[in-house]
Amino acid sequence: MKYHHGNLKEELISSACIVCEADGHDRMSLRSIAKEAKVSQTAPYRHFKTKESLLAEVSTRGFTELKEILQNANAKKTLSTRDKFLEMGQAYIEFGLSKRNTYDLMHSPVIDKTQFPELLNIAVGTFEELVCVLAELNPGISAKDLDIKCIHHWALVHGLVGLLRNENLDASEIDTPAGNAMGLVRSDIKSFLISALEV
Amino acid sequence: MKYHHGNLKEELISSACIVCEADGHDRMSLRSIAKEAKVSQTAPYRHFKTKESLLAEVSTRGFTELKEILQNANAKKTLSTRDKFLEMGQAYIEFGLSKRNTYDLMHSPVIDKTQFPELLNIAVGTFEELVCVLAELNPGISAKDLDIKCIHHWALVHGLVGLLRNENLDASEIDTPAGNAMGLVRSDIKSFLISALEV
DNA sequence: TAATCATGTTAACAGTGTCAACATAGGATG
DNA sequence: CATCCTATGTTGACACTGTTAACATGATTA
Repeated sequence: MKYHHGNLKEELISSACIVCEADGHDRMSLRSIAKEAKVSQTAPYRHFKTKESLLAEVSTRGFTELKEILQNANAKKTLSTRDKFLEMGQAYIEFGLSKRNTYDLMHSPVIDKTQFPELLNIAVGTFEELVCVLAELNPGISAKDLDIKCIHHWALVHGLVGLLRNENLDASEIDTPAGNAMGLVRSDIKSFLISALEV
Repeated sequence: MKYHHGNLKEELISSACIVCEADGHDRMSLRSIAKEAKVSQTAPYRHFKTKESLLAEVSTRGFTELKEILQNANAKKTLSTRDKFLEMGQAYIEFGLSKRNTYDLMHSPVIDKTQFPELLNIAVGTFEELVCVLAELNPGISAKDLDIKCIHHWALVHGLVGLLRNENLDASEIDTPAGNAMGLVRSDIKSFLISALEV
């Protein structure tokens, strides 16, 4: 048994990503992921100043993945700009629904992004992805109007993820108007985006 | 010193509301609010099965307050329906920004709303507030289209709160396009709503 | 008056993040 | 090659957490 692990930092991060998505960041303990790496409880402290900074790494990877997904959607050359835009919206929402807990962490206030420049950077960079396609979609638009349009559309998909993720309204056993409408939207996200975004 | 407190449940809840908004629900401990009520650490367990169920009460009060705020906006008889609608949107956003931590709790996955019927009920009821004004604003609209419109508009304001609350984009020291646009929107929420909602 | 029961307390458990002190080994330096 | 330094690991401890079990109190009610 080697005393030095050799690749502990990387293993802790990827372990944390898995545990975080599986159990949620608030149920993830430093000790449990240290044990999973077959290392002592305090070993992580050689690589991360606090638990928060490990979570910041997890969040960073989440944004990295999301950004790549958006880039991929935007890179489909066979599609029109409008369709690429819709594809991005759908991809964003699907990420939010499938990587539930990671998405949660990425938007959770437990991490103060201003203290993690790399994280803040990629989070902002993800937004820029949207700016690109919207600029292409609205030639000649003023910078101000473009920014506002971005916020509008981002807020819409981000908010929709929040609503669709929210147990209070999609509890399918409960037959409320809101729940029914939510199911409708969820079953055909693209149609909803087309009608809501009016593009 | 009386052995029986007399009004402990109520005091614990209101204490929890204050601490939750001040420090955030994840930094709030049962023990600390028990101490604040000058009662033993385990006294809360006579009134709440778990910490989560105390937080559910806090969340319920948050939704109650939010619903009242929306109702008040909708009850301003001097306003046109359109203006009442805008007023509600602005009121929602302002609640999300001013009661930051409470708003967080209300949408946090730490509380499984399906296990707290009263909470689930008022959460759904808050949504219905929006349904009312949108129905008035769109006479003759089909039920399905009305529901979809509701989700659209709710997602927008909910998403906007998330973005405006998010430190990654409004860190004013950091001069990014996204940050600038966010400041723009924040400084004039109503204008943004008018342009985004196209009403 | 006596019994019941809601409501309080104390003691304890396992689990948490974190820190200080110590151990090891591999690379740099003489 | 021998020696020291430093990065990386371990052990032990602290204060804190949610939660439970066992016991105490006192107001309501039979």
